[in-house]
Amino acid sequence: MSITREEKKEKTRKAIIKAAVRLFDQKGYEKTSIEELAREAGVGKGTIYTYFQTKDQIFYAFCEEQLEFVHAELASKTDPNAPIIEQIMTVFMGEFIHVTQNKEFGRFFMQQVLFPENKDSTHEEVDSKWLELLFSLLEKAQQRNELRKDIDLLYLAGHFYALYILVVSSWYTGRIETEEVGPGMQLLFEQALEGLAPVSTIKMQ
Amino acid sequence: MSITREEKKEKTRKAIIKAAVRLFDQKGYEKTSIEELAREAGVGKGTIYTYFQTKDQIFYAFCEEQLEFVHAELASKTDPNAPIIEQIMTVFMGEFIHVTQNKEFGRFFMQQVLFPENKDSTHEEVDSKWLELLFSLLEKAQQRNELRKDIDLLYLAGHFYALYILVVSSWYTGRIETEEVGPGMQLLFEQALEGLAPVSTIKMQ
DNA sequence: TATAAATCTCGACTGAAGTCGACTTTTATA
DNA sequence: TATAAAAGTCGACTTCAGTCGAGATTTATA
Repeated sequence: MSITREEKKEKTRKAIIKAAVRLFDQKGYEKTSIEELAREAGVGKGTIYTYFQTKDQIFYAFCEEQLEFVHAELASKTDPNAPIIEQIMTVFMGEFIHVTQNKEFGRFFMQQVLFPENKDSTHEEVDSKWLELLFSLLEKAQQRNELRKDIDLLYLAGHFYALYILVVSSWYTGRIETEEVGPGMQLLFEQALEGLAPVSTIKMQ
Repeated sequence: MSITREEKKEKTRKAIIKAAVRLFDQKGYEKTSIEELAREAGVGKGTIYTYFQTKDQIFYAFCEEQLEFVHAELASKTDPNAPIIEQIMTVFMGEFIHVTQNKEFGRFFMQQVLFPENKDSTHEEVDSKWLELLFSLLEKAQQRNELRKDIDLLYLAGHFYALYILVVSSWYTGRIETEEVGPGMQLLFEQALEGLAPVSTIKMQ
């Protein structure tokens, strides 16, 4: 039964995350101490550190689990025949709503995804699934001639992702209110599609 | 002499920042303890906390000072008659080089500017000066008909800023190398100007 | 100049993150 | 099943960020 050990580890890991979710939700991330978390999870303090390198990583692990679920859900929700801007709005607004569900965690998540502290980034797997979804939407839109074919998929995704980051950041810094997020994002996406240069210089009047 | 006290406070503040720069540079941010920093600055540990709320804020204060200087320099460097893309490249590449001078600090700076932890953001002043510079460049480009006039300046700035953030993040996550930063940014800016939608759907063939 | 009020300085103290090595449990081997 | 090695568990311990209130210094008022 070489599986027993593995199973047990996975169970302990889950127990820690579960306890973390409960406590973080109840009293906030800062106010929850590792000792308390260990007690709640039914393990010793040291054990926590064989599963997670830092306190941060515990919530980060939870975020990832959640997002993996969210991404899967979003993939099924988007209508592959709708205009690309509509599909992208669905995906990014879904992402936004889940990431900012808990403001504190969302902030930490964005900070870590964009400017990670540790090299051995554990989150690449989640990222790549996310990109796959985005790529498939964009690729189909390219085929439908809704998007330029001479721009690399990675770059196309980059443009939309960049604007998404900007909007989330604007929300976190208080430059925009919650109800402005949707309209603001939509407008930015539309402008990105049309281009920032005036019609007269490239297009016919 | 009601100025004596003020002057002294300013001197102490500078001394702390100076000591911080020396120590952070020498042994890194994490490895430098506040007690050590206090010793180096010639003040008590508690005194540090009358000048800065947290350890983070100390380096953040330093970053701001540096950037204020950099922005002033960049403003004089950009040629107001050059194509807008050239001017914007100068500004953002200048910013990038300075922000990433010290990788650790740049990461922290970006994290805090985009997703700040404390509400009473002290950095709004620096931000606004930075935006002023960008705005004036973009406005002149609008007048020269290099940029659409129907897009709000704030949005125009947003598009370029968003792409800048994306590039910096890509560098921090290791998705692009240092030498790819310039060309990548340039390409993204060009694409943003032209638009992501194909010529045929909006523009004349 | 004398005194009170306001402000600033300090380091001992508190609380919590993360370490460490002794101890326990599981697995591999005979 | 007996034994050694490997893997996992634990909480006392160390270290450090941040607090606090007692004492020092400066300013305001008479």
